[in-house]
Amino acid sequence: MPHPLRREPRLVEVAKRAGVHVSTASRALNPERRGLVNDQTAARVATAAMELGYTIDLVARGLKRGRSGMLGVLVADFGNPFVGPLLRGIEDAVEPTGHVAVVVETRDDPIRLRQHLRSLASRRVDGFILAAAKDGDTDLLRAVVARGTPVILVVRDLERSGLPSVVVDDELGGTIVAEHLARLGHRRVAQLAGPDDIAVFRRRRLGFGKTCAALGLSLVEAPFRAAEPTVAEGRRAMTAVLRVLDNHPSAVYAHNDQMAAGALEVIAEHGLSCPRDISVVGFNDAPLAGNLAPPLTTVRVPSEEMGRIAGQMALAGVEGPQTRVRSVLLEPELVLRASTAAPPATAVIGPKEAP
Amino acid sequence: MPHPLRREPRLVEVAKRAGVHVSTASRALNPERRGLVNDQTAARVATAAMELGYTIDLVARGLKRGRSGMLGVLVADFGNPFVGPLLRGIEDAVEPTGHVAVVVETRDDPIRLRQHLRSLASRRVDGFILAAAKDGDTDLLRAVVARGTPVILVVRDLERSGLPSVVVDDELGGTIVAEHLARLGHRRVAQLAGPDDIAVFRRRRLGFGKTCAALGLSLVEAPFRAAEPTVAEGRRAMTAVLRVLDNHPSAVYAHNDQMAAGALEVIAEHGLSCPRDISVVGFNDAPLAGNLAPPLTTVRVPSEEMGRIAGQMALAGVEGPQTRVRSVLLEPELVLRASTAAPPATAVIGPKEAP
DNA sequence: GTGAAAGCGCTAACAA
DNA sequence: TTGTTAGCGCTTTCAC
Repeated sequence: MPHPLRREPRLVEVAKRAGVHVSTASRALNPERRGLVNDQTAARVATAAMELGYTIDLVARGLKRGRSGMLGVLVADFGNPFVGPLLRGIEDAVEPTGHVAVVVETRDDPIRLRQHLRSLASRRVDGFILAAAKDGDTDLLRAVVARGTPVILVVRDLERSGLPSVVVDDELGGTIVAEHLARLGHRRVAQLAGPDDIAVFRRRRLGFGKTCAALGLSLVEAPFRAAEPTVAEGRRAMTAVLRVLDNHPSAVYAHNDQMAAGALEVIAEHGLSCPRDISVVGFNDAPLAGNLAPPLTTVRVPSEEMGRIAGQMALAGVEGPQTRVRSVLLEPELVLRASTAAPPATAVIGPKEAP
Repeated sequence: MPHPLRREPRLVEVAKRAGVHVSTASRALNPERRGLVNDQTAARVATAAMELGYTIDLVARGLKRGRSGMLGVLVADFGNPFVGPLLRGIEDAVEPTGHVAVVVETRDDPIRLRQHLRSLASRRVDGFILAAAKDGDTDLLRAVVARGTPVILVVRDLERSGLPSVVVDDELGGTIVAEHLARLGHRRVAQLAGPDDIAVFRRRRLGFGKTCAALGLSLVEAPFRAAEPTVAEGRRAMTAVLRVLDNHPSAVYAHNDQMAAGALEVIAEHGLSCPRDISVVGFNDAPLAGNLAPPLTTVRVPSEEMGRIAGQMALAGVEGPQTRVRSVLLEPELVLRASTAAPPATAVIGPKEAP
């Protein structure tokens, strides 16, 4: 007797009170099958349910139907401000069907990912939305899919995995940042790179690198890559950039807003001013990015929309496992704010527009 | 046949392969009851489970045991940056027992709260952690508790509800803000108040108001209270403060960091400078509060710790419904950063320290 | 130490 | 239109 207080009414009791069989009560209370039952009867059942304060036991229904009505959502870092909008988007999409999200945090740890996948699979979630994929995860996830549970990747995809994803064109994101800096007249730039075993960061890096090369910007490589895309690691990387390089770059491109925030701190602490001495660009346009000191120029990633799409895809995967769910690629967009400007002591000598 | 692909092995199959009865297999696989079974047998079962890739069906177990192993977590706004740390704290606390959090967003809408409570109750969550309580909610929540499901309030409590809570001493928070501003020499101050049907904001307001009175600060009331504690509402309130009052206050106390961020935006847009022309104080010390323009002086609320405590309390409520879980009151702490300074054109004439 | 049997609360053929 | 009957996959007395 685990719950001495609990005395939830059961369907049988509702049925009894309405003077019908349980199965009839079941039908009457299920919108889909309500048509199969006499209106009078249905009304009586509804009343009885009302009076008793009946709430259906979704656990029991889940066991019977083989569907739990739950989606497993895995994020890398609860502290990342884009997580909020993402969750909202997911909830928006799945709420109408009565699904709920079970949310867990991997902390970018493969062990935790594995454990959480197992735990959620044991709970028989109907599908997974993974916002925390890293390179080595493909096989593990394929195994999950093979067992019949759809997996949707969001924010971070997995190259050549064939797993459906909702991501932004990160390489293009890197490109537009480089173009923006070039246009402002910067010639020496650096990037604070995220972990390289995450495709998204690789692409942000490559897009930037290629475009710098194409536009003749000299790209000063930081001595290492961030272990995690956090404020602390942004600080560490920026410190290295300023320390090692006597002749520091005039602009820095951080692979997300948190790292950018860390960079801004370090710049200020070194008595430098952004954007006067160094320009900074972020990625994500997370909440409050526009309120940083100074307001951050960044690449907008439509997190809420991505969550919504991922939610819909997951539901589609649940409804029709046969249907191939197709990946979605969204366009990033540069949000111009105050953290970027022309480099110091330099006329703007970027590529001239046609006259 | 809802899941054509799915072919999860069942416990019976494990049992068969190990040459034992299901009940034995059940015992062998359950850490608690493993002692009741022969070591040899247990090993055989474990091996069989391994080979088959067996994962227990927690839905079935939940139905049988009357415990789902899930906690319902309700937050007001996924966009609020303190939500991340809170969720992390909760997960930290409940993960060791194998519990997971089902997270939903109320958007401070009583209807949504009610629906979510029902939906989660139907899923038979073992307890609720509510970080979104508003004044009218007491009866609804008492009803939930009466049905046998523990409810823990976190961040926002409910006065005279008797419901266990984990909150910070918000009134004291308001007090220390007022003291800080007085010490800097401010004489005319204003506050950007959160919704008054949330006890937490009421206390932040009262503590501030009382202390202003005691210290002789004149408190300029804003013409209205924010409908929600968001950046947008912070903007609206700050705009009103600047517009209506020709002789604007030299310091503003916002009831959370998001409203403070909105206020900072408006101040800058009006060509004023913080803290030179106006000081601003926030509340929460959410992630990135220290990276705003300028870095925000704010009242620290230990969100992650609160989440952890709330998680523990919820588990305690689940284990022993008879045990009275006691509320926890934490101390807030002022975090001094760059958004507060002495008022303009005024010598610092605050209360002198003893020589 | 292990097996047999009942049942958690619901749904879904199948009958009537 | 409604009732009967079997379970979904697991746990748990109760015997042996």
